Amino acid sequence: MGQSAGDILDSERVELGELSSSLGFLLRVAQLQAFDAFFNRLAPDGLKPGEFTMLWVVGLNPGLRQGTVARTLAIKPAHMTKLVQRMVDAGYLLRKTPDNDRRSVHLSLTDKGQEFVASNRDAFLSLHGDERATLTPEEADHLVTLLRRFTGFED
Amino acid sequence: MGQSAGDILDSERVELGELSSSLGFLLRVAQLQAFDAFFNRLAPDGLKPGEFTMLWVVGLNPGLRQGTVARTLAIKPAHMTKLVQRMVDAGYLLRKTPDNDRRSVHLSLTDKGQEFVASNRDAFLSLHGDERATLTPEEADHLVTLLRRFTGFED
DNA sequence: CAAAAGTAGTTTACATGGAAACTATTTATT
DNA sequence: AATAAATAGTTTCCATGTAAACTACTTTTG
Repeated sequence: MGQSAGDILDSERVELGELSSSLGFLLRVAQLQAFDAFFNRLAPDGLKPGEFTMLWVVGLNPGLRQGTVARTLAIKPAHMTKLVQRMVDAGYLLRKTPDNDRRSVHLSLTDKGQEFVASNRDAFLSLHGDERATLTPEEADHLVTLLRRFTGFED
Repeated sequence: MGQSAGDILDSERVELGELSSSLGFLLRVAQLQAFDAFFNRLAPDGLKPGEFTMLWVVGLNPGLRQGTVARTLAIKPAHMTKLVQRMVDAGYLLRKTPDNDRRSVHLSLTDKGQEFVASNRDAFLSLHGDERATLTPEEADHLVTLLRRFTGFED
């Protein structure tokens, strides 16, 4: 039949149907909200989530191979290359090609990089504190637990 | 001190520290995984998540204003314009400018659009079923509930 | 060991999504 | 009514991220 255009209503009450319990949809929106909160707070300090996360992991695992970091953080190799270049240019990261496998690149933080991570650590991790008061602390914890299981980041 | 580059280990056992309970990080990874699952299953049918979601909502709310759809789905206006154009070109969507406010655009599905949504509905929503067996059905439900609260998509 | 296959990372060329400035229209102010 | 402010959507231009082809090196295989 194809209800001809303009049956109307724009009463702001938008019907979502089963979409509102679609995991894919909810994850996308939740991620956008979390990033917004993150950005509004931290972009002023020139802190980008992806960059900081990468530096953080390298800081905890000095000498790790570039590709391993990429796989762990679900960053594609092509993107990783650019990320690493920017962080090297910024003076935060060191690349080193080991003699035993000269295809690979091992990453570590410079002194400046270590300072950067140390001094922004609290600001960065505060996101997980909560930000939005829509969840109680217990619910937030539970959400983290379920997401860890879902993503396979369990210990 | 700046441990000089290459102190170490590439033993695949990557230390994440507090990152592994950071909501922002987990949401990003979860969303990537969900989209991957989605794509691998549905891209063959030319079904993109954002496009289908938009058509779905217009189908449930014929005549809705373009901007309202965008706000509801957290799509930025600039992006919405392109999405709508593609769906109009594909023959799924109708734009109509009402006389009472000629700035706005009301959206509705064409017959072809309705067929498209109807015939792909199950495939699309099956994502929420689970896909990954890492969560039990109860856990998946619980995750959905928490995400709905987090995002503000509660009834 | 030479050829073939595999692995690590880079490059290029493109797709996706967004911020800011712009056009058109409507509503508020004087 | 005339100007100013607000709103809806579009355009342009840029940032982010990716797939596919490529280079360099290493491992396997006959």
